[in-house]
Amino acid sequence: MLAQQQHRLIHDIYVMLDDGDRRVLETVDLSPLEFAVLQRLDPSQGRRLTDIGAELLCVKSTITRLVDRLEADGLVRRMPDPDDRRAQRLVLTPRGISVRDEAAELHSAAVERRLSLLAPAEQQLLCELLAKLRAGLQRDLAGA
Amino acid sequence: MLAQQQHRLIHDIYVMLDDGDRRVLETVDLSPLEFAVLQRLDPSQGRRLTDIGAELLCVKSTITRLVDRLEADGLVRRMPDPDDRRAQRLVLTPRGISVRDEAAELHSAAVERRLSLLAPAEQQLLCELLAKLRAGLQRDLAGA
DNA sequence: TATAATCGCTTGCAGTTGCAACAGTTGCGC
DNA sequence: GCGCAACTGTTGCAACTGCAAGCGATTATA
Repeated sequence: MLAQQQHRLIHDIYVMLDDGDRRVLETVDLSPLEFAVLQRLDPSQGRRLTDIGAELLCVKSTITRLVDRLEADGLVRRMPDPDDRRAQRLVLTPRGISVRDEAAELHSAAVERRLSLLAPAEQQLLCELLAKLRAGLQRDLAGA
Repeated sequence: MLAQQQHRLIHDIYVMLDDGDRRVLETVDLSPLEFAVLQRLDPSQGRRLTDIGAELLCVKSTITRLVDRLEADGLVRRMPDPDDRRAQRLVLTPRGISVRDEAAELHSAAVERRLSLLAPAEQQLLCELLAKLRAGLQRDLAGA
């Protein structure tokens, strides 16, 4: 019963947050998923497409085409993986870094505004509980 | 800073929950959004399509076509609204009720299993904090 | 009362995503 | 070394979604 309530709350909250994110990010021509990918990239050594897909729980073909778009916009570049000729390493271009930073700043400000409804102590507590929950879900997912 | 952390946690948790929901619900041929619609329907008096869309933050055309599918499957029926000839009231068919109940049971069990990672007292606390957050976001959304 | 603005829903179109099938690469057991 | 399973990324296809335009019904305004 309590679990159902938690699920519903998280669902409702996510829907509203995602809707807000979408509005903010479209000012820099990014979808929430594209932003999530950019945020997970490391400008120095890059990441493999499959790893990104696994982290965001979407199939490889989705990443392939999302990266196609980002690459066409000049935000990322596919580099051959030195250790595995099957793989590609995805790195941020200078332009990618600046767009990501700009998006992150806008996004941060919007998130800050919407999520500062709770008192700092409550926020701290909420973070701890959510972190515990996330860790449990990740273990559960790894086990299945 | 804390707000960013909250956002990330909610995002990650939602992605995992949604992925799990998708797997469970596809055994009864429903998408998470279709299930959300069914759960928000009242078998007695029905609801208008626009209201459902507003609650789920998706555009009306999405609801139109989602309802087309549900109606083709015999789960819901469009009824003329007695008070407004523009509107349609959506009601569950008997088959719709049984499918919704079956889905709800499967979904409940899966949610229960995944969300029982925290101690009951922690769950209670989490629910209170999330409820407060949701209420704040809803106010924020209504104001904008 | 007549006209305009709004509302509820649907349709055409374009963009995004998942699934299944595929080519090339790697690693393992033999 | 050889063959086979597993893995990385791509493509065709179908399904789902949002946006803009449109139609009939309703409400507001003059």
